[in-house]
Amino acid sequence: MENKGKYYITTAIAYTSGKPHIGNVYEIVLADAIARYKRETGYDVRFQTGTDEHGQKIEEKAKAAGKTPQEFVDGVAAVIKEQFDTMNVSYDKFMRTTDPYHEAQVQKMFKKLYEQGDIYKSEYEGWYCTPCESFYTESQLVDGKCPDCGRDVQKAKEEAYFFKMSKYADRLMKHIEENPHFIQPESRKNEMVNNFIKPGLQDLCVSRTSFKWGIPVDFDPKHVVYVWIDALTNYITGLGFDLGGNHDELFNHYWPADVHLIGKDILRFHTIYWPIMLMALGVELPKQVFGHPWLLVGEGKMSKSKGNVIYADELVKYFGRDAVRYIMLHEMPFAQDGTVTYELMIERINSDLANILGNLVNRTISMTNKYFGGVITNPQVSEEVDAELISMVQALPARVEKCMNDLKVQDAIDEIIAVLRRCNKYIDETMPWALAKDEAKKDRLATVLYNLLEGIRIAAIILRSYLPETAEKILDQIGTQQRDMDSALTFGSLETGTHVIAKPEILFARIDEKEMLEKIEADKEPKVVKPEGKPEITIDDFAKVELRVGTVVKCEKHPKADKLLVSQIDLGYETRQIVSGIASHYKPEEMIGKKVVVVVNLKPAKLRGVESQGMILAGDDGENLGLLTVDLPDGTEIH
RNA sequence: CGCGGGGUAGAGCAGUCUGGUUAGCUCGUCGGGCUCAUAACCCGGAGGUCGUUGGUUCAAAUCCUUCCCCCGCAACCA
Repeated sequence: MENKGKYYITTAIAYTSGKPHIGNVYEIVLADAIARYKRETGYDVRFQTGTDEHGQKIEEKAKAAGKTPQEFVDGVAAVIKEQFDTMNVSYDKFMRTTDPYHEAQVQKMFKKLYEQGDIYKSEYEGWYCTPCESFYTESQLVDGKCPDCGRDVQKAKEEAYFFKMSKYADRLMKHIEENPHFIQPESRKNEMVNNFIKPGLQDLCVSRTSFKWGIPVDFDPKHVVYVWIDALTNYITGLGFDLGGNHDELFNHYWPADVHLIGKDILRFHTIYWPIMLMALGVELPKQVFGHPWLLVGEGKMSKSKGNVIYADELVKYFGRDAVRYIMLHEMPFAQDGTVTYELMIERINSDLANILGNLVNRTISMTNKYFGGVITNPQVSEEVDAELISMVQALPARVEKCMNDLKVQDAIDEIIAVLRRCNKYIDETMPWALAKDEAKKDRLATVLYNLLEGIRIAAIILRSYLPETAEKILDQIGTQQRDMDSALTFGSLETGTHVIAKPEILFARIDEKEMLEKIEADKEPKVVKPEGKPEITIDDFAKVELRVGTVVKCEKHPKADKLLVSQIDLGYETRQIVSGIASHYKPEEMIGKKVVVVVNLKPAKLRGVESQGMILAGDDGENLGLLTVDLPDGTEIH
């Protein structure tokens, strides 16, 4: 393949708070398919992924785990990398934000932005609620009072650094208008422009003093750099960007990025904050930001509490690596979330991979063995029916190219499958088994098989970007050395005189849906997810909580919130009004008469304007919710 | 009137921006064919008031409008 120039693709960096689920890994596999395809078609590709390792949440999690933050992120980063490797992801660089070079550059960038006036020190001006120890903006206040507890708030200030976003808004808007493909898909672009840029950009808070686990602001060590400048810059520091201008070769060669592949949820940071940062630093902007949709499993979003989290390595165990890649790459619509279920996965694997692809390879090779002792020949006895097959195979590379240029990976794969279907149809049209019965048609039979093998060879080469292992297996089974993309452009490149494999290996075995679902279900049973846990407390801590039995005597919907119920609870010695977020699970009339457990000495608070004098205990896993009820007289204390 | 996405055959989707031949595709289903192959493959059929109302037009799934429903986000989850 001719050299088409460089191609730099990145994914978002994964947050090192825990093991990434299949939705997180999807992005990396998608990027991998694109990266592989670009390499195959002659680009000099650089593919970077990695981890985002700072922040308050990690500081807290490390503490809870009894580790230093660095130990903690080292562990999680390894787990993340393992997930990516399990999916056969061909990244060139795994970038970590705790990398010393990155940290040093971030400090320099922060300083430069400060010195040139784009970052200024100010106060996080807001309203402070002393009992809650929290800051609120004007708009967060409820009736001018603390939205948490309803008390008066004082105007207060917390020191922080801010980035002047508004200064660059016009330039950004111009860039977006002049580069219609900068934000993809289109629908997201409108969202960004209408929701954030047009109403006016607010200055961005870029430092924190409330936690320590981050890159220190070197000229003001009380502060650490908050996520934006730290995380986003990985795309350039990973290439050896140097603020002093002494860049690594990599940066000079590969920047600007051809595409940042990210989840739709962080599009705002990549299409507004990141370009503005680059403008301020005088660095060229990336060519495109693509916000991909989410991969969902069953109903709703994946979450640990719902117990519907699926991990890539588990799926690979059940279905095999390439089958899982296939699902990820093929079941996702371009601009809409894709929903995946086990049933759907099994259906796809059976239909596309086992029946159409695997069986085609198997039957073709079997016939070559059966009729010609495995030797590929082509006496070129063509008939009219061949033309359609051949032209379709010949058109495949260009059709796939078109899809891939738009990052429509699913459509690209569909093109390949369509060719494989056509091959199956060709077998029916030509009926090789009938030809085999007539010695005079032996040469015709050989040409038929040649056309089939050639169609399979070309399809396999193109398939290699998506299913690398399977593609190689197919080419091995055919016994061809003609494996590069160039050879896929010419129908007839398959060598004659060579042997196909004597006994074709099954590429994808059909899956018995019932059996597999039972197996998955059985594996689930013993797996009770260990809760993350909270720090140890003493008996004295626990004794501070006063729990008592009470009866719900009255209950109605909160007038201003659809998830809240307002209950009157009789504790025997007094009646309390309590607001609870249980409206989606209990109707007001169901509540009446229930004997519940109440936290009596909880500080009263206002919820959407209604006073709540305590809390009703309930179990909640994010999906199911159940009240704790107990059959004891009202007012009984619980220990 | 918080922001946004969606409602097209039993299921999952494409088509909508740039109105125009019998509204496509995959799975499932029913019938047929074939036996090289992994009970696979190939052909055919059934199944749709394109959420609802009104409008623009020679022509609307597609453009404008009314209303309904679903899903994210935001707010509220003592």
